Amino acid sequence: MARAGLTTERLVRAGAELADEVGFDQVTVSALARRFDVKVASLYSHLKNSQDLRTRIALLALEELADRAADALAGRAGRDALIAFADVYRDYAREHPGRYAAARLRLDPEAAAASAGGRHAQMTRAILRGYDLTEPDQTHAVRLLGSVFHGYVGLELAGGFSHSAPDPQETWEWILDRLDATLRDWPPA
Amino acid sequence: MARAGLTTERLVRAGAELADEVGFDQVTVSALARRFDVKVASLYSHLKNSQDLRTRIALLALEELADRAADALAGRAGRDALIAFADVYRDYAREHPGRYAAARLRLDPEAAAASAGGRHAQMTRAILRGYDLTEPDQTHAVRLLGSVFHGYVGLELAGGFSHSAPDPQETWEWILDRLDATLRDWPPA
DNA sequence: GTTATTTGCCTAATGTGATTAGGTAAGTAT
DNA sequence: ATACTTACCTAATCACATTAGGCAAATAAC
Repeated sequence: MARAGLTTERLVRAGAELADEVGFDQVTVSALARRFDVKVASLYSHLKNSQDLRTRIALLALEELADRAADALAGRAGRDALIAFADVYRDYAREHPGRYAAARLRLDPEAAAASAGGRHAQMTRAILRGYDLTEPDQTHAVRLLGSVFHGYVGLELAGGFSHSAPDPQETWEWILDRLDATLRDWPPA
Repeated sequence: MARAGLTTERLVRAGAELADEVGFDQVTVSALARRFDVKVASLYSHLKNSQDLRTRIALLALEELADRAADALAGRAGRDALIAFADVYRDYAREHPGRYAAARLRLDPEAAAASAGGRHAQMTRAILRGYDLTEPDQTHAVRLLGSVFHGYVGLELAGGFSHSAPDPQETWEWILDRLDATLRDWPPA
């Protein structure tokens, strides 16, 4: 019988697509095998186990997200950079909900170290260079940005803002405007 | 053989404890049966299915959270109310991580309608009465509070702030201070 | 207080997903 | 053409979810 041409790369990529289609928690070794029309056991030559698959999808998502963010930040500073960066997260989550959920997976220390997590942190600090914050305020601000972005995106994705006015897009802009003002207006009046 | 005295109530309560001990996604009908030393099938007289169990735990958590929040808000207004309310969420999540995760479960419309979700929304609006916001700003602010609380708590719970200075408690206070200032300073200078 | 009825928990069976051991044939090297 | 490697397979085991149908314990009827 003809070979399917499985590789870890292709499996992870297909897993990411599957996640976007049916949800990250529905990503299963069996479903992936079905998609490639091979038997489940065949995947274990390319993946250590189910957890390995999920981790790899998370790493892929974090890379993609970091790449997009780096693109968005190029040539921007201050408020523009803040908004562009924030939009990258929100847009990515809406285009790729499964991958985004994967990116929120709690990684074990080794995986976390090998992930694009560091790039995300670096970029967040780069944005804050456009504001006059010194330590420890800068770290507080990094955490604030992370909280607002992940919090808002999580709620919007979970449907928390559906069926209610005003439009979530308006709220998003309002929040980013207030965030920018908070960081710019330093030290507080 | 003696009966175990199972009821839906007791099962859900034990399920919530189990969630806090091993994580909400490890809450399984089988694990629950083990805890009561009965056979798995026995639980199906009291629970529709696994999803039903999870939903009931989520509803319990939302109720507990709303009760705590209502207590905290009694006799407080403005900045005090904001901080007390925020602390309820954060403390609950740290004391009961499994229940908190359950509370973040996406509920189907019927369950959502029967949940304490409405009370949470009402209380958030009540806090904002201490600030001079009119629509649509008030709704934007409701969403901002939700985003920051859930975002921060989620990151802290996921270990995002471990191993790094400054102390998360400091950041939390810093964020709430900035949040209060943003809402108080209206319309923005 | 015995009989009848409800009902709580059980056994048994089926289906799905995860995982491992060991086989066979397709591709590659000699 | 032969030997070797390796990609995918069969088969088996284990855990969780779920349903059908049985028996005994609690409760109600008389």
